[in-house]
This record gives sequence, structure tokens and C-alpha cells, in this order.
Amino acid sequence: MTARRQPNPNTESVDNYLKAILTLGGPEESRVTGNALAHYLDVAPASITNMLQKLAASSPPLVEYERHRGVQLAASGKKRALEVVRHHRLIETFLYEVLDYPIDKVHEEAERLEHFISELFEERIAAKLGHPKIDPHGHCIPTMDGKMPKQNSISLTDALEGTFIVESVSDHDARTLKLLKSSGIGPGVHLRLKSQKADDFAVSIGRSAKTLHLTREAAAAIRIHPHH
Amino acid sequence: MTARRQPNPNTESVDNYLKAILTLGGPEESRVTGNALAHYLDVAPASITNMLQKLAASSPPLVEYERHRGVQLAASGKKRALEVVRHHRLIETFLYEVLDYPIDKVHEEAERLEHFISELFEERIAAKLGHPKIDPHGHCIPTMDGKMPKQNSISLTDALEGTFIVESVSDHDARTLKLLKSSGIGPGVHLRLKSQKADDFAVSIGRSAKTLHLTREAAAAIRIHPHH
DNA sequence: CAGCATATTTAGGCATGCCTAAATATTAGG
DNA sequence: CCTAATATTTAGGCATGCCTAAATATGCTG
Repeated sequence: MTARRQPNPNTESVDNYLKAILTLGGPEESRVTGNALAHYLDVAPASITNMLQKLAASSPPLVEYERHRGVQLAASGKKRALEVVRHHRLIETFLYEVLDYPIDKVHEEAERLEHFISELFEERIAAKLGHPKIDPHGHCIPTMDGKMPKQNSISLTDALEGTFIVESVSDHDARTLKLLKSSGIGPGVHLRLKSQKADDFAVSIGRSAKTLHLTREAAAAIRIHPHH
Repeated sequence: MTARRQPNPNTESVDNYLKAILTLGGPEESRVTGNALAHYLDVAPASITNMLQKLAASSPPLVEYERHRGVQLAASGKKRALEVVRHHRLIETFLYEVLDYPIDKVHEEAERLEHFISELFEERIAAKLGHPKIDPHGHCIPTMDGKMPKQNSISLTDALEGTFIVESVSDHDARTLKLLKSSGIGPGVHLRLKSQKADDFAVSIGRSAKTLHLTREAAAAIRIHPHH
């Protein structure tokens, strides 16, 4: 009934490995170590090896993998990873814009649904939203044909003192996101970095004179446009 | 990390077994045979036995099961089954009303997504739709607290000649649904049954004089209000 | 450049959920 | 009431995807 001689996996788990490799590889698509994956996915290193072998052996191969030398996405793997990211960000936008979700609840829902929606669903919510280019966190939405525009932002933790515009806010941790939201920090907000010590980033927002103190973790979640 | 000493399964597969038992048990919630389940779920009889043992052993038990005597839903099983049916029908309504899906595409999408949406998602689409009571096929949507209003409809195959109003149309088979749609048959439509032979149900729609010939399969997909 | 720390891989196990084949129980017919 | 057909269960296997523990490879440092 469900014969599958040629291994051609497209499971939730596979999706998550591909997304992780895309993310950790960065814009230069450099090789990703098993260790980094193990940490990122919160899975034992042995499980990583196991899965990478399967991904490399599938046809078409989803990753390029050599023992002890890390992985890179192969063409099909990159295609799928970008599709899943597109799904994720469209769903987040949809939940936020159409279903009035609070911003700190969109990630968890999108993380589950991204694997299960059809092409039709993707197309219809994109149309409903007017084919948006960025999601509510300020992240680029990959195009239908699998292209992701490059962002030239930097992390607030890497910034010198000065004034910036917030490009995006990480949705990885709902608590941090909620904190930032309640401080008024989100995409498009004008931010002045006044001083940065080890775990204390002093900022002010817009024209406000009030100083806000962010932890390093919170600052790391903020990406800013480098100039201006 | 993912410790789960007490078996408390809530997988897609479990959902589908519970839904199947709910459906096959009918409004009287009579015991369902393994055989019926095997046919309905397109799974080997041995797999049914296996799963039923697990469902009965879980705490709280999802089904009441005795060897060689069929199954019935236990309280928690019924609760979950109705929740999944509610999800399914709300999603179908949402796809149809908000995302402009064609009627014959809503079932497949809902069948996948029903297992993965959160309570919040359920609540928000219900609100967006104005808390609908019936889905686009004419089926009742179970309430939030797990009650399903009884329908007193009968199948067109069980009807005598006469005039009726269509209550609902089965979404189980997309081809049949598409056929009925293109013939103009859907919930609320006035239908006159002119004659029924083995595999030929002659009907006319509304005031039209034109006679339409339906196969038994197509007629079986139509449920009508018995009086009027 | 040897040795130690770290990263990776192999080997063996477990749960889920499916399968087939071979028992065994139930039911219906003669 | 006994037998044959049908339904159900047991037993043993397979793939996925995770785990731990024990090798083994890599690479950094003194």
C-alpha cells in the first residue's frame, strides 16, 4: 500500500534537519558540523550522524556529507528548506494579520503547521496577504521559486554605540520576544545604543529619553540595519 | 528529554482510529468490529488489534475493548474524536469561506491539518467565521465542549420517491463531490427522487424538469431531510 | 609531535505503527 | 452439534527516529 523502494523522505524530522542546516550554514552556506546540529536540534550526536547518512543517501540527495567533515545542503535539500521557511513565515504573517494572534504565539503554531500545508494553502494565504515580502518579525519570506533575498543586517551585540533602525527580532524564544514586544521593540523601531557591557545593553527607543537595559540574550535577538 | 512513562498517545494515527470508531459506531455509539475498522482505515486486521490494545491500555483509557468483542469509545476517546471532527469541519469551513478553496479540495487539506492545530487556532478561526454550526458540506460542527447535535437525516438510497431538501453531501470522495457540485447538488438544494433502480437514481433539481441519473455511489453520498 | 580533549561514528536498544503468516476464536449453516 | 467460513489474535519483521555506551578520528597544545 505504502511502498517506497527508493528512499525519498519528506518527514517533519527531515524538514527540521534541512532548516537547521540552512540556518547554521548562514548566507555563505558553509559546512555545518554535527555538533552544531546536535546542539541546535537538541538531539544526541549519534542521531545526527544517522540522519545525515540517510539524507545523503536519498535520491535525489538532500545533503552533501562526508564523514567527519560536516554537511552542506544539496540542491533538493536547499529547495525544500527554503520552501519550509517560506511556509513558516507566511503562516506567521497570516496568523498575525488575519487571525489576530499575539506576536509571541505565532512561532510555535507556524513551527508545527509549516510541514503539513499544501501548495494550494501556501498560495492562497500568500494571495490573501498580498504576497508579503517580510513577516511580522521582520524576516524575509523566500519567494515561490526558492530565492531568499539577502539581508545586510547585523546583530545588536555586534553594533557600536549610535542610532539604528531595527530590522528584525528573533522568534526563536517566545519569552524574549514578549519582553521586547512589551518594551516597544520591533521591526522598524528607531533604537539608540548608549553603552554595552558584558550583559547590559543600554538603549533608548525613538525620541524617548528613558534608558532601557537589555540582557545580552535579548540584544542578540535584535538585528539592526548597520548604517543610519 | 521526551520522557513519557505513562502511555498517553495523541498521535495522528491515534486520532484517526478514534475518529473511525466514532463514525462507524454511529449515533447509538454501538460497538465497532475490528474488521470494519480494518476496511475503513485500510490497514491490516493485525494492526487494528495491536492499536486497540494500546488505546485500551493508555491512561486514561481511550477505548473500551474486549478481545473478540469489538470496541467503543471511552470518555476521553470520545472527547478527542469530537475535538478532531470539530477541527476538521471548522478548517473545511475556513478554507471554503476565507481562503476560497474549491469545495472538492477542502477535505484533503482538513484531513491533514486537523491533527496539528492548537486550541488557539481553533478558537480564532471559529471566531472569524462567527462560530458556525454547519460546514460547507452540510455537516454539524461539534461544539467546543464536545457535543454533537444529532442530525435526523436519511440517505438518498433509503428514500422513497418524493421531494426533499438536501441536508449534506459526503466529503469522503473528492470525485463524487465534484460530480455532485457540477450537477448543482449541495446542502439546501431541493431534490425530487423520481425513480430508483439498482444503480440508477433518477432525480431532478429545484423546479427544473431535467432528469439527472445518479449512480448508487453518488446517491449514497447524499443525505436528505426525511420529511417535506 | 605526542597526548589529551573534543567531535564523530558504530553498535545495540527502544517505541511507534505498520506488515505477513500462522494460530485460534466466533458464528453461521447444514 | 459439528464444521466451514470468517474474524481476530499472536508472533515475528521492518522502517523511522530517537537513545546510550563504547569505539575511533580529528585537532589543538605544550
